[in-house]
Amino acid sequence: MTDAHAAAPGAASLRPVVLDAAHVTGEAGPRPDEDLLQGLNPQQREAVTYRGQALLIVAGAGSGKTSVLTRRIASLLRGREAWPSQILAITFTNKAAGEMRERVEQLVGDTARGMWISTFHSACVRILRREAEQFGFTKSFTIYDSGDSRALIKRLVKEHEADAFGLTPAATQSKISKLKNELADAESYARSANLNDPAERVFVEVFGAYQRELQKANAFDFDDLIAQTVYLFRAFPQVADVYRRRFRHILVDEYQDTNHAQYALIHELTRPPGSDAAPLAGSGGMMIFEPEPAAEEGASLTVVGDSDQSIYAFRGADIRNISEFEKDFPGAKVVLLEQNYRSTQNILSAANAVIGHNFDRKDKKLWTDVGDGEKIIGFTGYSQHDEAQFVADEIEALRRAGVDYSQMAVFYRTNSQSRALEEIFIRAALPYKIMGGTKFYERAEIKDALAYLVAVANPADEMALRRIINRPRRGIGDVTIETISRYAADQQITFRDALANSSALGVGPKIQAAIAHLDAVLAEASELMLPSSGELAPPTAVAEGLTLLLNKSGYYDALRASKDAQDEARIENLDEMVAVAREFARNNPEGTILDFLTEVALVSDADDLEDASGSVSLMTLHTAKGLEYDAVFLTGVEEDLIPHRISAGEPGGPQEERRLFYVGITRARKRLYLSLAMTRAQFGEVSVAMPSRFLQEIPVELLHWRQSPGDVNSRGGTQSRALNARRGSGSGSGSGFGGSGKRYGDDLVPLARREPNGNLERFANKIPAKVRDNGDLVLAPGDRIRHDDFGEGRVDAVTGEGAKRVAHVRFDSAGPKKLLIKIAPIEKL
DNA sequence: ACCAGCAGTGTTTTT
DNA sequence: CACTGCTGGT
Repeated sequence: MTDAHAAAPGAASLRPVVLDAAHVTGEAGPRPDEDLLQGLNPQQREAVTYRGQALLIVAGAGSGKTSVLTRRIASLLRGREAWPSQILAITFTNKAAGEMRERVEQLVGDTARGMWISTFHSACVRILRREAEQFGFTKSFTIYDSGDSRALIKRLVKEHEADAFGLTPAATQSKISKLKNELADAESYARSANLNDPAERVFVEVFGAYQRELQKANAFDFDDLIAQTVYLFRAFPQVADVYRRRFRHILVDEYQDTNHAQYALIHELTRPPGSDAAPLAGSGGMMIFEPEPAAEEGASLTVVGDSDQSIYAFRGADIRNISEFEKDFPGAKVVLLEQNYRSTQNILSAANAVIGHNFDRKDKKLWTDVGDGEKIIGFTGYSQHDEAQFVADEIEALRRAGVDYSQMAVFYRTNSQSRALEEIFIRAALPYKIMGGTKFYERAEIKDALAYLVAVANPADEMALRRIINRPRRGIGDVTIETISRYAADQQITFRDALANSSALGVGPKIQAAIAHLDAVLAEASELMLPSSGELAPPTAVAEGLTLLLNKSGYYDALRASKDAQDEARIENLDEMVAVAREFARNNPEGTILDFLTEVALVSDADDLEDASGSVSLMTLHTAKGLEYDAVFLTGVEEDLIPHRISAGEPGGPQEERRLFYVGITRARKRLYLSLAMTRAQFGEVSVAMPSRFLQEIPVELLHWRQSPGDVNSRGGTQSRALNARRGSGSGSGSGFGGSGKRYGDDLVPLARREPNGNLERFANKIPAKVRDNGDLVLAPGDRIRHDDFGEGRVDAVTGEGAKRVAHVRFDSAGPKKLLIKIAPIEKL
């Protein structure tokens, strides 16, 4: 993500490009595009070869859009229609960007170097770093993630006593975010707001204060990265022109999930250069070497998207961006990709049926010629753990049938659902990897470490300093912080500079020494990472600087001295952090501390640095977008979960939830499992769950219930309410499940037979909270054991080492299982 | 300044 | 349940 290779934008197009073999052969042989079109259907070919100002590729799920996009880029490069530096491709995640770059490189070789392929946010950071000085920031600005901005907003809400008007920090934050996505700022909002309402007045105040604080801290929040870039372009047309001249081909993936600010950014970039009102004649002093005459066109724009997969309305995505593309860009060409190369027809038919329930959409039907494939499997567990056990068993069965773990994924609506799955997977010794969730970078010790780095990289960032000033404990409390803050205000210096004057603060000698020491450590680290001599810091500077900060600040010592067992894990996490910095240095030899912090701030859930090879992937439905697996388990298919309770009341909510469900279904190549539980522990309480309305939208003949909601009901006793309650459109007598439960499941024997007298009490969320430890229990093949849930069984084999020893057990009634010996609830008989 | 313990509270998805 | 914020004691 560093900028090391890119030349200054104005000069970029003058840069020579090294020709590689592909260029040369392409020149002499048949049309350079020939091999790029290999294996493409006519629509895909059109999407690759069309040339014009605007192209919309409506790409259904699995229709090969990534392939089309990469080949389109490759064909532009090979045909010499564009230099790499003239291409800007926007993807949804950094990972997608990396993959796209790789695939283009496979097609054209190193020529791909100078292209910008990145997310909106990364691209904007690059632009802002170059241009920050134009409008009151410096290039060393830092990026506030949602946690940072929440902390800041919290402080401001308190200061302005805004909670008295019903403005919680969370509500304020989301309102500000929404406004920024609409390109509104405090002033413009104030103009349209009803200022007679005191709540509105105080909100405007907080909004304004928040923005001033960000500016003071030389920081942007996530939304600012986009919005401020748009402001920059509008306020400084000459700056915008630099980028308009540079980027001649702009491609945007996942266009259905762009918000207004991103839309505006694309609009600004695709306008013809020099088209803004009166350029500053002469004195403007722009150093554009302008070889070309004025009759320049705007960049050509290609967008790819599928309105059925729009799932980010909650963060401002505006479906109209794609549905009205043809109006926005008159003369735009539209290409439809409907043939699916991913899934079986059964899966696609289910997907089509579900999404067909959304009104107000252009009808579009995915189809394939690979055949029907397996039926979709349904399963209803008694509890979420029972459901998880089914998933685990089924994964093992697939594994035995030759499906690699890495080709299986488990999806859920909310992050909290991963818990139950994890608990069961650990016991079953199933290798899994959670994508996203509670992220590494959100752990307190990691945020502290980053705050130390920010304090060095961007001394204006007072938040970072406040965070670390008493970590580890130095005896600096609120009172002292206030003293420093007041001193800084009086002297008109920054908080950071105030630290350097510790003797003038008028605090006790102990505290003064502590402040002086912190100041010295920060200064030393700064000299290492940002040498005042102006020379480049060595690549290892970030890792070394971080180590230095953690050591000399006493952070490591404090953790080591602690008796808390968790602090040991924290040390390991910090070591991991240092390793990440080393890895970064290896990949970006010229990367600075700011590049590092930028990368860390912009990593997303789906990016996940390590690959998930050899393990099953667990993730939310949102994270699953754009991915595909041979086998997909969609869990928690219940009312109030999907569609989520909160969304039910929101306008457009249920429709978006349906799209989310649709996205989940269409990730599956060969096998799809839909599962739910009859009871779910919400928070503390166990409550009865009802099957999702979406299940009824799947034609009966596509879905085979291994255990239908009706089966579970008939055994669980007293729960009839759960099934008979039908809501609104539930005329569905012909749909997936009814009272009898007999209609399903008779023809096929369930894989894992559970204990005969199972009932709700028996299975309801019965995972004990305490972590069990069997210590050095030794098992050998032939041993008989008893398991709390599965009853008695015989050990077939033992694999693994130490704490990871796994027993392969054949239970008398529950069938074969793998168990992690150390923690399984078992005893030897 | 710091800590332990208690009460209250929210409870979706994320660059 | 899990996390935050507050209180009262040291």
